[in-house]
Amino acid sequence: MDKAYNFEEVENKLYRFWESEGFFKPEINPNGKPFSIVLPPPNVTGTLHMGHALMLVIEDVLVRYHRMKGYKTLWLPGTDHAAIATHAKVEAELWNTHKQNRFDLGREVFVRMVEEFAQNSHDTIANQIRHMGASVDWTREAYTLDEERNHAVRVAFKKMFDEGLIYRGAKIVNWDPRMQTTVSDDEVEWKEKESEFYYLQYGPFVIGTARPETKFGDKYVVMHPKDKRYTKYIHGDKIELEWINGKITATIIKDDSIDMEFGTGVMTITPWHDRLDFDIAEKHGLDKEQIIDFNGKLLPIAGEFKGLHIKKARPLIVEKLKAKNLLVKVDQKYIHNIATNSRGGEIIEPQVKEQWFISVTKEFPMGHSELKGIKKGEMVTLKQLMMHVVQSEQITFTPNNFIKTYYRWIENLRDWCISRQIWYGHRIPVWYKGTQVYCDIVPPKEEGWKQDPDTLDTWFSSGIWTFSSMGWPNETKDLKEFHPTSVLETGYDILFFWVARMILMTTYLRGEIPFKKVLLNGLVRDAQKQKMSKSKGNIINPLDYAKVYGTDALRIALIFSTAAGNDIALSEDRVRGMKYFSNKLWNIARFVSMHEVVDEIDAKSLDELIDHIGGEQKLQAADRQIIDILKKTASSVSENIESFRLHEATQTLYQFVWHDFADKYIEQIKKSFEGAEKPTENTYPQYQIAKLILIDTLKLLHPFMPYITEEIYLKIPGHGQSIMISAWPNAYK
RNA sequence: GGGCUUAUAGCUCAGCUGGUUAGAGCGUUGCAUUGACAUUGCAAAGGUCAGAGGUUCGAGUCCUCUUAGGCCCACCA
Repeated sequence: MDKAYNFEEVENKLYRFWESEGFFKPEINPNGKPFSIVLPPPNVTGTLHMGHALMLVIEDVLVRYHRMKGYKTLWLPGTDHAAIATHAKVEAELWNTHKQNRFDLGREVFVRMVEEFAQNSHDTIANQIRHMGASVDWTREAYTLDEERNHAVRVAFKKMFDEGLIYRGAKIVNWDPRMQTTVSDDEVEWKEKESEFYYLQYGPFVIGTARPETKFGDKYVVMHPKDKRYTKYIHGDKIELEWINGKITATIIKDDSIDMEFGTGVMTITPWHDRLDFDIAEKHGLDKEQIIDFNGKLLPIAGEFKGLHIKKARPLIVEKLKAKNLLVKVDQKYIHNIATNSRGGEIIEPQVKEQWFISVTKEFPMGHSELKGIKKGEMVTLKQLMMHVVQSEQITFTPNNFIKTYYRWIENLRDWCISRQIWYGHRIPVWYKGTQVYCDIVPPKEEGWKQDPDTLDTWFSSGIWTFSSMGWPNETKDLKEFHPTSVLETGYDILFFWVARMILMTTYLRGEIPFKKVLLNGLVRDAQKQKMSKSKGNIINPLDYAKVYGTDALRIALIFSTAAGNDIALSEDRVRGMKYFSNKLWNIARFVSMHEVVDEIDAKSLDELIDHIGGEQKLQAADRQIIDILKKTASSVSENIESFRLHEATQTLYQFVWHDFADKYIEQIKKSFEGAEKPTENTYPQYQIAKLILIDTLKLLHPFMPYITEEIYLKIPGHGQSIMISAWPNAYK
C-alpha cells in the first residue's frame, strides 16, 4: 500500500466503478425487503451548500447501511425547478446585466432563458452530488418540471378541481408589486422596521395608522362592542365627516376583533389592502375598494394623488392632512413588522385578486384508502388527513418535538394559494372561453380557448414528489415496491413548505402516506454558529473542504458531533481532525497488510477462524477482548443508525478504531513480536485476527466513509467485489 | 402574544429509556518515540453538569420556578 492515502484519485475512480457496476440500483439486492428514500430535490438555483452536503451524507449513510444489510434499496435522485426562486434569480440577473425584466423579453424567450440556467445548475448539482459519494440511482433521476412530472401535476390538479378542492376565488393575497406575482403565506418574510405612526382626526374619532396612503377609501370605522368609551355609537350608524379629499359618510361597525388597548381603540378599515380588514369586511358584508394598483400606484379614488407611487405619495398626503388640521400627532419611532417577499425582498402589498386555492377545510368523501383509521367514502378534510396520519403514528418524526410544531401549523392553516403570476413553472391546466372554464389534462380541442396564464406554486409539484418521481399516475413497478417510502430526510426549515404539503397531497391523491419516518436535520452554521449567508460572506462550498481534506473527512465531520435536528457549527478543525482519522485508518491497514499470512488457514470471518483454532476459549486474552469490543461496537453502530443517532455511531467507531484497535490491540501485537526479523503466523494467527477485525471495521465505517474503506478493502487479499455490496457485520455468534 | 429549544472542561459539542470515579474533538502541559502513522504514542491539568426547589434508595438525565440565549409561528390598525 502507498505511504499516503490519495483521496482525489481514489474518489473519482471509485465512484465511477460503483456506478458503472450498477451498485446504486436496488436490483443489486433483488430479493431483499424494500427500503426507499427519495432525495429532497435541490433547487436548480445554482450550487449546493453545506446543508445539502449534510443531507446527502445522512441519507447516504442510511442507504449504504440498508444496502449492506441486504435490503432492496432505492435512493431516487432529482432536482427541483423551484419556480419562483429560479425565476427570480434569472430575472434579477437580467436586470443587473441588461436593465430588462421579463416583460421586455416576452414569455417564450424568458422561459427559455430560465430553462438554460436551470440546466446549467442541474449539471453543477449533479456533479456535486457525485462528489459527495452519494449512492443514488442515477438511472431513475427525475426533475420536478420534466414531461412526466408535468403530466402528474395535471392529473393531480384535475382530480382536485373535479372534487371541488381546488377553486378560484377573489381573496386577499400577498402581492409583490415588483415581481408581479402573489406569494404564499409561508414565503412572506417579516422584517422589523422603524417608521412614523400617524394619529388622524376621523370625525369624532382619532385613528392611528402607519400607512396614510391607504386611507382614501376608509368609510367604515370599527370599535369593540364592549368598549365603554363608545357606547353611544351603534353598529350601523352613519356619520358625516371631513376626510382627505372632502366630505364622506362613514359607517360604525362593532367587531370584537378590535384590541381595545391599542391606540384609541378605534380604527378604520382598508379591506382591499389588509388581511384583518378584509376579514372584518367579509364578516359584515362591507364594500371593498382597491386603492393601490398592482404596480404600487394610487388609483383615481386618491383624487389629486392618482398615479403617484405610494412611496412618493405618503409625504404629500401627510402634508395635506396637516394642512386640513386632520393630523393630530405623529409618533416618530414606531416599530412594526412589514411583510416582504423572501424570494426578492420587495415589500408585499396585500391585494384582492382572483387566484387558485386548495381548500383545506372542505369536506369530501375519501377515495381509495390505505390509511389506518380512514375508510373509503368517509367524509374528511385535507386538514383532518394531515392531522390523522401523524396523530395515529403512521408517520413518525425524529426528533419528535417537531410534531407539536406541525400540529400548530395545521391548526392555523388557511387555504393554500397555489397560483403564481411568474412564468417558470407548471402552467395551470385550465382554459377559458368567455365565461366558460375548462380543466383537463390536455387542452380543449375546439378553437377559441385561452389557457390560464398563471403557473403553479413550486410546492404543488414537490408535494407529489415521492410518487410522481416513481412514475405516477401509472402504477409502476417502483411505485408498488417502494411507496410509501421508508424515510424522508430533510432540513427542519422546510417542514411546512414541503413535508406537510407532501402529507397533504399523498394522503389525498393516493390514500396512503408518503413516508413512514421523517428525519429532520439541523442547519449547518459556521464555526461561530452564524447562519451561512452570502451577505455575511461566510458560505463554505462543501467541495472546498472535500478538496482539501477528502470527502470522507467532510462526511464524517458533518455528522460526528451533533444530534439529529440540532444545528451544526462546522469548524475546519473538525474536518481536519477527521482527515487525521482517515490517515489513522489507512496506517492501520498498512500495518496489517505488511505481514503475509503464512498460516495454514485463511479464514473468511472471525467466526471461522475461532472455530478453526478450537473455540473462543483458545483465544489469547487480548484477542478475546478486542473481539468482544468489536461485537459491541458493531451492534451499537447498527442500533444507532437505525434509531437515527448517527453521531453516536461515528463516535463509537472513532473510539474503537483509534483507541481500542490501534492504541491497544495493535500496539500489543507489535510488542509480542518485538525483536523478530519478520513476524510470522506460526500456530497462532494474530495477524489474521487483526485483518479480520479490520475488515469488519471497514464495513462498519463504510456508510460514513465510503471511499477510503472501499480502497482499503479492495487492497486486502481475498476481498470481495466491493465493500459496498458486502454483508454488514452483524452476524457474530 | 403562542409554541419549540438551548445552558455540561478554555472552545465546539456527545451523554438514548434516571444507576458505579461525567465523555469526545480541538486547545493546554510534561514525557517518549523515528520500520503502520509526528496527521504519532503515553500521561496530566481542567467541570459545584446556569440558579433555586421538588420527586426518588439514587438526577446532568424527570417535575416546578427563576435567569440568560436561540429558533419558529401569529402579526398589532
